[in-house]
Amino acid sequence: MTNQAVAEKLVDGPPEAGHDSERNRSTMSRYNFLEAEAKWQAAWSARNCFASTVDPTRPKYYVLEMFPYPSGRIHMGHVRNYTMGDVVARYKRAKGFNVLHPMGWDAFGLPAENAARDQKIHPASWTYDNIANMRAELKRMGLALDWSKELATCHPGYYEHQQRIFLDFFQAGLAYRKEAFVNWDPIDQTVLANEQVIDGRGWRSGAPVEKRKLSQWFLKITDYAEDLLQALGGLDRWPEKVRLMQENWIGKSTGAHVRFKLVGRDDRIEVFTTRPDTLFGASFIAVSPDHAIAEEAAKADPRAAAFIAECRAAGTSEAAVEAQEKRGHKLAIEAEHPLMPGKTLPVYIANFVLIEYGTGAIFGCPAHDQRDLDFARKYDLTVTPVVLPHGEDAQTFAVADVAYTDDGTIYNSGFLDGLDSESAKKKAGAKLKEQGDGAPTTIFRLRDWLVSRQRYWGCPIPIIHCEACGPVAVPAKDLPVRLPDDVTFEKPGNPLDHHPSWKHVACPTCGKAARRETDTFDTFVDSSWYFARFCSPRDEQPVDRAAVDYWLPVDQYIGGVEHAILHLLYSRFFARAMKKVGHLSLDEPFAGLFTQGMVCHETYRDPATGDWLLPEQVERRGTQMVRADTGGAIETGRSEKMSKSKKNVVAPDVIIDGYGADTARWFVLSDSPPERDMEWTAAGVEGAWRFAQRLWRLCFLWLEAHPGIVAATLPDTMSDAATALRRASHKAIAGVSDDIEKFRFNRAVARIYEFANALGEVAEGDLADPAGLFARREALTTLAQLIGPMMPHLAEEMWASLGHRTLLAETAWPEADPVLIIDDQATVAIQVNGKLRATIQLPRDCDRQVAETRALAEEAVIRAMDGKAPKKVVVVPNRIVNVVV
RNA sequence: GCGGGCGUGGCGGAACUGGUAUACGCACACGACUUAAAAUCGUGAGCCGUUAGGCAUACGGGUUCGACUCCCGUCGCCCGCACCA
Repeated sequence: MTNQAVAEKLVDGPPEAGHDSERNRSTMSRYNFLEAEAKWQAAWSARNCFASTVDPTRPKYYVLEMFPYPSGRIHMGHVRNYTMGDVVARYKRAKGFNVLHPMGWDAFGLPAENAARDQKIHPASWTYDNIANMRAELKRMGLALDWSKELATCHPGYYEHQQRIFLDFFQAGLAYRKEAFVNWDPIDQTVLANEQVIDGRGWRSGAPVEKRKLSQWFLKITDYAEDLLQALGGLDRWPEKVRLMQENWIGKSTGAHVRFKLVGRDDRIEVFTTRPDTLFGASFIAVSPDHAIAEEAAKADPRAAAFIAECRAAGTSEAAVEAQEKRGHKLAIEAEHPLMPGKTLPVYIANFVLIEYGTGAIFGCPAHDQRDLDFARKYDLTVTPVVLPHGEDAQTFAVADVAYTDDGTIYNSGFLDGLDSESAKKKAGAKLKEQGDGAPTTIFRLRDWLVSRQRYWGCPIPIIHCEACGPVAVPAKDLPVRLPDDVTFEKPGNPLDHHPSWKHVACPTCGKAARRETDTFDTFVDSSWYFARFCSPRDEQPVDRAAVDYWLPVDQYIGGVEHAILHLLYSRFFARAMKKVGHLSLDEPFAGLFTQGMVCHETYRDPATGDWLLPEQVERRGTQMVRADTGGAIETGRSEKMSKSKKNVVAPDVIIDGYGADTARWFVLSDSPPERDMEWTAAGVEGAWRFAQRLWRLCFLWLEAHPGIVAATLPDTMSDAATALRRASHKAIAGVSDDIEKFRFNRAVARIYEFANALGEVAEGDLADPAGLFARREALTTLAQLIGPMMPHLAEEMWASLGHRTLLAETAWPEADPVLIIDDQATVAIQVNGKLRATIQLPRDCDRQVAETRALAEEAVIRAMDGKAPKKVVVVPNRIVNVVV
């Protein structure tokens, strides 16, 4: 069945829902979500409900979901993400906050160029068409977004300011050009930042990356390494997991640099170590195959060159690395031990030393490092223990195949003897510094951020290269540097570089012929500051200080955990760098972060062909899953993240056409906790749809049976029945509010079900007196308000049916009456020796003695006590009485 | 290997700060309405047992009047990082 056919079939109900004859016979019509949702979306739009302006007299709340890449269609992950954000936005607005909730497009990137190449569509028109389509899909979700602040990073009105910010960074020394080994992605034909290499492969293409030496632009994120690390401690509304991942990525290590003199030479080898306390146990020096010393050796020694080539060929990817044997090539160089006069150490090129960490060279201390030990055993090097574990005897302690890597007492180590590891580290560091052979140091794993990409569809780097003047900033009056439209994508490599004229310009400084930078920015640059641009998206400056000072930080940011390092770390850096050059006043852009789980679905496969099948190609016959077309058996696989490759996808627009936006929103919020993965099922959607219909029916039937509800006012006296209903309403308010505050949307959904169930139990003829009508009115009003953030269209429909002329979207959140959320009776569990024997009703906060007496009088309690006298009675007021015998 | 998370009915999950385990939903069964079905409404249900009761929150211990919750150990699953010196 095509999507269109499904949509037509589902226009007014779920599959195989009601027949027309039945609907005609019914006294009430079914809730028509298609009509209602369009109506209320138009009403919100006409009233401009969700537009936000700076207003320092009101408390602000900035809710942001990670903006989407305009691939063309929204997927269920978007639906889940944006629904959660929308619940928060609508709730906070109702709670009186001035809410900023914008939407935009992360619009640069390689897929547009691939589309250009494959379908002969210009990246710009491909992108803008996709945006138009996705915007329409998002609008149908009924999101409380301020569309007047929409932005797209591919628009010159956005990237112009990015170029300004970059030039500010350049001037402040935060951006620089450097020749370095870079990660080259042979498929995407561009370089990648360290963070974008996963298991030795490009994050997007999946191709094994190659090392190339190129001159590229970097941003000085390492200037902020310490601060980015320290400030994690203050991000108390971030998931612990994300903070840990960033901490590991930044990778701070304290230790020392040690510079070893080389026998008969003037230069030295510098190593980094976290264990200067083990220096006396050194038995060799090892350098990376990419180290300068290794390269030098390769020129003179073909065997060294061969070894290096072998190491590079082995690659650095995947589990193969783990199994890889420690191997080395001995050089004709000896190093002098700085703390042991006369002692020299052999120098090796070793396959396990990484050029990108520390200095690309180490000293080997086999007794106290497993890798060094493996290496030493292979090449028959000395193993001298210098750290004695607590409780071991110096005479008998020996290292065989397992290195001792913990702390202990230092021995065999000259002036360090007798010290504990910590003190020895300090003393060794101080001694090295005194001798000029090294110094205590702290290093970071974090590297500077490589932002050059050899691509067309990105923000041009606003630099002109001049033979005489070097790299020169494009003057402000010439910004933006626009992308040329007339480019071709047939040739591999960078289309901007291939363009016949674009790069040829005069040097702004000396006027001589010069060349434009043809690299564009990594698209993570675009997304590193969009949250700030949203505060004043049309301003002539990158940001309007008054606006960002009012709106930032983002109070609640919501997105996928896959951005835990890349995007979130870059954005934290950008905030600091933008502060340094005067655009912002704060360091941390996101005060609160929530990472939502993925949307999963079962997978289906045809065992005959091995092809994956779409959920709509499959149907259930009894307990068997079969192909809808042929009836052939299929294999049902485990539930996995929805993905095009496994075809376990359900398109949001089909669901919205068939069941409405409210149903889709309700379903993604129900059942699974938001931080966990959720399972998309047809039955679940239908359950949500049925509930929406049930709410509408409940409201309609009550109003039909009791027209007095609409005008009901608070009467002088309350009946018990009315008070009971009022309690249910106020408990629901208190519970749902608390759940939304704590991001427990699935619990809020469950509470609303319970509340609706309670209303459903009210008999038709009951509560027809003034008190009852008032309680009924309050209940329906409460129901509409509580579902408001989740099913906003149905909520408006109910709200209007209760006689309101205002929009629920502009109505304050209800307050729970504290008197009504506490019962005057408590159900108390009675235990004997911790086992439940009875439950009894007691007046709330009754005397302990009363509780005890009542408990001991219970028949089941007496039976369980078996004639024994109570040794002790534990009374927890309003909860439990435990009789210990 | 290092770091983190998780383990509760047939399924998704709830249970606040240690106080009635299994809320709520899905699926299921039965009943009502119907010529019939769908939709809707109602009822039931952790397991064993006729009842009394017993046993159950991955497994084994511990602390406590009382443990899904805290502590120790074991097993399993998931995620991140990884030759990081």
